[in-house]
Amino acid sequence: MAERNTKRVTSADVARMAGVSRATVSYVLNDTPHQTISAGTRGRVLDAAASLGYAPSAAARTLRTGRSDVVLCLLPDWPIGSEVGALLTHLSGALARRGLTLAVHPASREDRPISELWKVLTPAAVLAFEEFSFAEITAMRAAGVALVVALVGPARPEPRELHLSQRLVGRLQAEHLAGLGHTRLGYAYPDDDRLRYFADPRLAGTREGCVDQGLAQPEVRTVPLDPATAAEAVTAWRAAGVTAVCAYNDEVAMAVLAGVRRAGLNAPVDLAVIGVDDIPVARLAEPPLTTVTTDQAAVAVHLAGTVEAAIAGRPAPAPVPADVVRVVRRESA
Amino acid sequence: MAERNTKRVTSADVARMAGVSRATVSYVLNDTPHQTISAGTRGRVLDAAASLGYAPSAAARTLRTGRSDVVLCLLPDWPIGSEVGALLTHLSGALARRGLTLAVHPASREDRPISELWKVLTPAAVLAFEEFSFAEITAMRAAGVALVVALVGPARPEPRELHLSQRLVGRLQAEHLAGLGHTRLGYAYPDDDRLRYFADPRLAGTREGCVDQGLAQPEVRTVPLDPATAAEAVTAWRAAGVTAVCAYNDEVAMAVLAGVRRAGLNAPVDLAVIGVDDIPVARLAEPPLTTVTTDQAAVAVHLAGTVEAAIAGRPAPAPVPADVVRVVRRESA
DNA sequence: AAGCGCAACTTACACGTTTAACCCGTTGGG
DNA sequence: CCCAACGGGTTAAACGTGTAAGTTGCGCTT
Repeated sequence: MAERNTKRVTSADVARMAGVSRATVSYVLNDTPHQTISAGTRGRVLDAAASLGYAPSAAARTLRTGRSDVVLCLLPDWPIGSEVGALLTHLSGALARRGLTLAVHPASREDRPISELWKVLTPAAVLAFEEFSFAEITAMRAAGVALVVALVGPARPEPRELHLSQRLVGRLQAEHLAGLGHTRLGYAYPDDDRLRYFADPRLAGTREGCVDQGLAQPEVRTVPLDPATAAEAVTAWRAAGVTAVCAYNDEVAMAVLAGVRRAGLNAPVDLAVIGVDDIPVARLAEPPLTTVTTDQAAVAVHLAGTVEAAIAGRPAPAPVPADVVRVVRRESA
Repeated sequence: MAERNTKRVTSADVARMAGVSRATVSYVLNDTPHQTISAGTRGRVLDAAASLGYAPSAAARTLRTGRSDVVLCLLPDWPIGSEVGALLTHLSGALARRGLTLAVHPASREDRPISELWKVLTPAAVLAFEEFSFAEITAMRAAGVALVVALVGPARPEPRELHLSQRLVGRLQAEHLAGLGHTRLGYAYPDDDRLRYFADPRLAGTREGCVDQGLAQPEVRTVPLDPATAAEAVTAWRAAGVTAVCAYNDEVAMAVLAGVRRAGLNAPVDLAVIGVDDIPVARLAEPPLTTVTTDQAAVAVHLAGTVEAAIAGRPAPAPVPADVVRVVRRESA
């Protein structure tokens, strides 16, 4: 099945065809600075490369330069939804415009430790969501990986773009509900422990928002994606005088809405609900879900800029603007 | 910021420390067949490697062997949801158990053509959803890529695992509705052209199911994710005598449910609905959504086996069993 | 007219592996 | 007693690229 007879076409083939040395081919194709090549030679090399369908071997190039143009993104094993998908798609495009290639690796429990992975790819940078151990970080540094970033997680001196926007999200939820006149808020926390890294900064943002608006701290309840259990939470909230809840994301928000219906009540009159993400089905909820959406394209562009700067050894660009998050107002709040 | 002074530790360092040659190190670490190494030497090499934290350079290995252990998965630019996410996570694990590494690349329009990408990674195999051009396939073959598979797309002689399961999905929807006594079915087709590659096989499966059950062909309507437009579709279906619809996926199904409510009707009494995917919010729908779910873990394992076989030059394993898909019965049908 | 600088190349080495080919005891069989 | 076989290694040649360090020939200055 797999034809193994055909040999790879190398820069030596191109050189032979163009009647020049291999070095010249390399200089032309990479247009190396401070190297002068006559127009005629350059043309012949380009033509030869094109007609042979020459593709430089990344392995050889990486071996030689010690650095590849691959940016490795390590995904944790929690469920990845359409927002992460959109972020990755935009990130891929933004990196591509900078000459970098995104490779995503979805981790899983049966996987080898990630240490195995960056060894294999020799990436220029590694993006992760969870924190690395100190040993891993030094090992990567030693192997020549330029940048190692954990995007969310416990607060640290370094600017963490996604972490920042998570706080903004939570804060915006609180502000929106306060603006509608609600004074006693609830917070619907996800049932999945693996989501803690995302959920905690969002909750922290909501708490900040409450303080700013002069409201009491939110009543936090864990809400699984199950109508019956959600109904219990709804009843408890109402007993505590809560009139509106911020949900961790749209899925949890829809669980709360299902709980409201199950309890024989109506949103938003009995309980207002606001989610996060604006997933496609948010507008199809009963009632249509008010939510906070993030401009993933903008975040991706900024992230790509940060990565590029780090690789080039330049300082990080200005922090991501606050207007990447905004409220999509529908009927649930 | 990035420390560049530390040199990478190579197999020569390990050899020096263990007092053997580089070749011996290689033989020990790969435990090459037909090479006999004494227990003492092996131990010393292993110890040295561990204490130095030796990590073989993938670039050098790939360059030498001409083949890497990376399996590249090219994602199209349509929205990737949690099902694709789950499939990739499982696939990553299944490949890891076979010593292969999954790298996912989310494509985007501003991206370089994919041809640029496999050059960069020198993967052992390439998985894609959409079809490749003939030129691209031959180019990859020439560069030493073992396997090139398009997972869905127009029917072809070769077995396409995902394609197959998409047909099964559509068929199962029709069978379930027929089993409930419905005789006139509708099909809710997605509004996004990019989903055609998935939607067409599903619809084909539903058509087959209708034939098998002795029903008329389904009434196909495109349903965007918008309650008002969905309500029009619902009205039209009812006028045509349709009592149940198969939806392309759970999102479209929830649009239909929203349309039913918007039209002042009730599911499932006025119109039964069945979706595909069992996304997390399916059980939170009003009413909770009956849907067809796929055992992504099983599909992933089978896919990994196919890839492994192709790389080793062995024939593909037995086709994926039919029980990877099953109906999750809730209240909407 | 000698020398200098520069455009336009070429030569040659290094990157870190894998692996075929070779080498040197020791041992067992005929 | 000699040769083959084998265990336990070593040597050296690739793999395809980037790039520092030459090497020409030619036009210009002084």
